[in-house]
Amino acid sequence: MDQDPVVQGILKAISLKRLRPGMKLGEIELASAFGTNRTHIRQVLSHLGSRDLVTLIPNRGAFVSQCSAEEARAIFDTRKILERAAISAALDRFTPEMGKNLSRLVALEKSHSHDDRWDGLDLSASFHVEIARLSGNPVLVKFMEELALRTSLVIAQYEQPGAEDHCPDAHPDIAERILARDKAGAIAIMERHLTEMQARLRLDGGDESEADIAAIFQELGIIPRTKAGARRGA
Amino acid sequence: MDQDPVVQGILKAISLKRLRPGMKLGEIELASAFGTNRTHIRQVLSHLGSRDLVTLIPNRGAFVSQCSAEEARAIFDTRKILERAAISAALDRFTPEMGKNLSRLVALEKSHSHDDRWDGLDLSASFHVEIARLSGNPVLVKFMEELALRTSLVIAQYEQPGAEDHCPDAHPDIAERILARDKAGAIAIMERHLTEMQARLRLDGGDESEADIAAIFQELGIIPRTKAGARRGA
DNA sequence: CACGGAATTATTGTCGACAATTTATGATAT
DNA sequence: ATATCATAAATTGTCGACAATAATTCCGTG
Repeated sequence: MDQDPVVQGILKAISLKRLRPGMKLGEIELASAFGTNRTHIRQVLSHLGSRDLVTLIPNRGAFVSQCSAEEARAIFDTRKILERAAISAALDRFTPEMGKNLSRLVALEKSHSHDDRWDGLDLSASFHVEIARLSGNPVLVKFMEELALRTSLVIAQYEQPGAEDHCPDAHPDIAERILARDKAGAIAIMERHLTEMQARLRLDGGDESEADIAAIFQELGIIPRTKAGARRGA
Repeated sequence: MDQDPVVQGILKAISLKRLRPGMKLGEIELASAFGTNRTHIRQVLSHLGSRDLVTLIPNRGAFVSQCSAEEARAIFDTRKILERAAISAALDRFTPEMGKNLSRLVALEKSHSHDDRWDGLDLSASFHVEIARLSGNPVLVKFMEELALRTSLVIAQYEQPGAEDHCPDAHPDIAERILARDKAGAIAIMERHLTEMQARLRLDGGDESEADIAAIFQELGIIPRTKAGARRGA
């Protein structure tokens, strides 16, 4: 199911922030877009829903997940927990050839850093998932994949207008520390990297304007929507 | 979807080890058992499949997940990572009334320890999930719930014939250390607890008998099944 | 008697149609 | 002009039927 082209397509769109939080994912629309039937789309949405990447509201449909600032912080906290552990485990069983993919990803990132649009996967997320993979723990890999995708959504939802999305090259430093088998150093840089990513967001303002309060209840289907279409997007 | 009665039923059956790894979950059988239609069952199985609680094999159906010894170790390793972090976070924001549920669960466990059969949820798993909940991190809670369920499957699959399933009351000790705000102590006991749980299993023997090797490929649908029904169960 | 292959049976996968609910539109009254 | 209510359109939810695939059974052959 994870290799399903529709799932891959939606995941990529989330990675690349083309699908923004709150967007409606109509079944008919998706079915015609991917040239398949509604049953298939329904399975895909259910699958993505169980990963909290889309939110399924009964009788209302599927929406790209929006999460509260509290939950966004939880995602970052959990990433720190998992990535610390991943680096630690990876360096306990490290062999030089294991770092090959890591170096390759760093090089790829550098070569693509000048392009504005990518045709492939989100390389930044791949880097973090690759570290989880080096730990040799498949459960960690799966959780990391989920969190990386949810992080893309959080960034899309909470990024500040002016802030750059990409941090100034923390990945090469992390990779270097890992290749040097410097566990404490790698963990420290990684943690700072995640903290900086989080700092670029505006998760702090508890002041959700009144209109947004109304929107929240609208999203939950408690209050009927007055007139405007989906809050953002299609 | 998580509150769906069919999902709850299957989850409870997994918790209580009535559904054993490898069992076939026929759609028609489930539909008639729960008095619903096949479409609904299909959604449920897809949902459980994306949590790795059941394994979906195309054109073959759904089976209660069996995992390799390596993956079982990964589940325990990841639990240690998450529970360490959960205890740490919980004690950083601890208030006395937060421990109420914890104490209640310990008391419940003690009162039910004499009964052989439970009518409710798996209390042992609830204890661990409750600690995750104390951390205030909903992502941690969700991951913990998934791992607790998968641990039930691992235990059912790998438990030694003679070994008792229930460890000698580590939970009260852990709860006590948490209520005493002894972070290091709580973590140490928890880690030992998980290590002991793992030690009661036979994850070590790399000697999967020839018959089991064949069974593995059969489960994967590579080799057609000769005659016998599902390896275990219905 | 064992082995291999074809027909039968059972189960899963797919599709389309209909029902239920929600959303949008338009009319009417204040 | 705004608000409220009824009607119409669109979308989701549900169900049953048919096609495709896998498993079993049965039969023939060596």
